[in-house]
Amino acid sequence: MYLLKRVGCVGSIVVPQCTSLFVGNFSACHCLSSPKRHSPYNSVDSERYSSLVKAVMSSKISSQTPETLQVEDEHIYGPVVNAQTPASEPEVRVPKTLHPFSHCEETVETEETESGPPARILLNRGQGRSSVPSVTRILQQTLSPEQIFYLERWKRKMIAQLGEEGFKVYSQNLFRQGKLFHSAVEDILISDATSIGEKSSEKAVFQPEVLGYMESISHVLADVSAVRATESTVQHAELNYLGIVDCVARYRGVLCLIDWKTSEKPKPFLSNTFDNPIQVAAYAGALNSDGNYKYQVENGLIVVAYKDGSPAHAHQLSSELMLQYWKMWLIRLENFPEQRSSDASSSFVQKR
DNA sequence: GGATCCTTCTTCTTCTTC
Repeated sequence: MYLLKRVGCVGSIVVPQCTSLFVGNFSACHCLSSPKRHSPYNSVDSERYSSLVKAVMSSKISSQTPETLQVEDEHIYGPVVNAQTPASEPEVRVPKTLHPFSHCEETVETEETESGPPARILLNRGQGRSSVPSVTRILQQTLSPEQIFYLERWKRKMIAQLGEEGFKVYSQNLFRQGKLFHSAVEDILISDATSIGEKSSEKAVFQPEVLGYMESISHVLADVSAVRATESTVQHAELNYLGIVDCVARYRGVLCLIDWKTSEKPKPFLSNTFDNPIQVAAYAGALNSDGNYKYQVENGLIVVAYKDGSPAHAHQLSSELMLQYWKMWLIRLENFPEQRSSDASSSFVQKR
């Protein structure tokens, strides 16, 4: 079953190309088909699917720009060597300033910081932080046009199904479940860091709405130890942003910045988690430069929990992956509109 | 007490044939 799904994924790469060819050469395709054989396309309600055709024509075909082809070519064949025309080189998306992800010289390990209760630094907006944007805000305001398109399309579809008010209730419910889940996880993590796995199986302490989610992550919690922080504020000392990390703990012995997520749809691959890895890298980078934390965290973990109790997907982010997502975060940070006008950005977004 | 903030989620394709 799993393999079949994977084959389906491979097919998805081929199908859009076939579709675009088909759309562009409808009559030719039709003529080539056997006249005795009834084509299923004859019965297609072309008016109904006009928006789909439009979407295919506008997004799928136009996405094959020279820039994306170049990226693909570089991925397959390696970077271009001996380029003769630097003036016409396509713009490559790299951060203008490569700020370090971790500060090795400040690393202090480890026994001392692992003892004692987890840190929980509360967000205090009153102390000169009101102008500091958050990770969530920056990510939301720097979504790609494609992301905005799919999100808006999804929202339109949901409103068509549920109505404006129904959609509002549905969204509020999603947020509420996410919040309840987070606080339940936090309760376990701070109640007794030495028996997290056992605590997670004590179903009576959970609200009914989060029972499934907690069952879903029980196998992950069994591998979590040495909790150092929960729901704690981090602020980057130089890059002018802040956020609240879900958890810093050891997962299978490796110190990780952990992000707990709830999801209605299965997310078996890291690529299903959209901007979550960038969010984790952003938090880790902030923590590593934040003087309140006397250690460095270079690995990440995204745990996607399911309401029906099916096993959560735990996506580990190695330090190498974290570095890649950190670079993507730096680009998002550069593109954040408010960043340009802030004082801190003047040194950050500088020309080389 | 009210206002504001951070976070909580949401996207990525869907159907036919043997």
